[in-house]
Amino acid sequence: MAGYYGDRWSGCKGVGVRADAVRNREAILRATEELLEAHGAEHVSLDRVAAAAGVGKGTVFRRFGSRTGLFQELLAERAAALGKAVQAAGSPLGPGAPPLDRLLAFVDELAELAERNLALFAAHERACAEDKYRDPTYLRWHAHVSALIAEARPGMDAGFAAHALLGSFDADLARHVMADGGVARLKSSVRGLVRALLT
Amino acid sequence: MAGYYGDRWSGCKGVGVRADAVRNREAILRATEELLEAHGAEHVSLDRVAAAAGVGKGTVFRRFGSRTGLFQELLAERAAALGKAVQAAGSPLGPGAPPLDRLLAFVDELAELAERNLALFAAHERACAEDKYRDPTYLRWHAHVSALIAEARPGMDAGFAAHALLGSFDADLARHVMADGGVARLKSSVRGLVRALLT
DNA sequence: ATAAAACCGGACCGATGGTCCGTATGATGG
DNA sequence: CCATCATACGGACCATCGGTCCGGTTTTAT
Repeated sequence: MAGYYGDRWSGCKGVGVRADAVRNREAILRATEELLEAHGAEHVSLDRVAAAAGVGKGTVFRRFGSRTGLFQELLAERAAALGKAVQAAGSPLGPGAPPLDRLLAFVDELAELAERNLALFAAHERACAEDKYRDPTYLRWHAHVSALIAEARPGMDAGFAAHALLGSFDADLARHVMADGGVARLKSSVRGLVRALLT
Repeated sequence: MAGYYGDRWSGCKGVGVRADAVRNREAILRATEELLEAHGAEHVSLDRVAAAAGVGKGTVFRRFGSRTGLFQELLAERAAALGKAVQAAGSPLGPGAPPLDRLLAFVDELAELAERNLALFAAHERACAEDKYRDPTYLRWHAHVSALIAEARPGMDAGFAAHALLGSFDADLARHVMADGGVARLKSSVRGLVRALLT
């Protein structure tokens, strides 16, 4: 996520930025991950996060603004690699490949991201319940998917279809589907959707 | 929603059921509607509902079990008519018509239901955030959509596609779409999806 | 009329997200 | 190395919320 928010926080120090601030920021992020993994999305309160990070609650809010902000940044961090892959030419993901292939590759990656970060996805969803369409990561994904759909099927309401397609990665739906068939099932189901949409 | 839950509450008195209980139940339901309409989903706490209904908080919980239960019943009530229409022959909605037509008609109805009950949809979603796949009304819709998809496209993961399609009526998405184009836009976008899926 | 069952209301509870401010700390210039 | 001051820290504090509980009341049945 480095740089997505344009602030001075990106894991690296800058001029006038205190070392403890950087350290704490990282500690909070890591503690959140661990709690998420260990106890599931519903049991990660900011009090717990602060305690686990060895930090006061105030610090969590100063760094991330709100529960929402925390999970948004965590997701951005986890999604950074995918973001770059999408812009790099050479793979089916990147520019140059035909839209259908790009979209198929993209949803495959998303499925794997969802599998590896189910708890985070769930927490992020709850946290962004209000204006979920303002989350930077979601917006990037939506812009990308939307553009591919528009390219492949000019007639269709691409923006809408993109939202619907991304809805496939709703944490609860993903869990529900993966519970019976794992990522493979999720991937193949979503690919089915994509094919039906773009063919 | 009369009868969906098999309990003695259906708006009508029964043997041994106190008149005040029936009255209060109705008062709570109506108060919830009004608050929803007036202040939006986020500002309807159960304290407010109780106050607006002229009833103690305990009564709300005794009647509906939880916040979730309250909104589930309210939605069930609002969706009852559609449920019956789907089972009655003679319209494009009911049995007899070809699956594509039935599905198109169904999503049209859903779109209108969503328009008329946006706040309720939103509240219901938040309230059912955990196990949203256990809500009776959603389950009925899913079973119906799923069956139609399976009938029209045997190869596809119908259950999954049905979830994805019903995702179109997510309150936030619906509001977002209707903000620019009204129900008409929502309807036509969803119809586009349906056609792409089943054709 | 009376007793029992059903129901009522609202005080009460624990948890949560978020705020505030006196205090500690780390960066910086001399 | 030290003084200074912006910056960050922490945790007490707050309002709100969903949910529980129980003493008191109302309704029904006998």
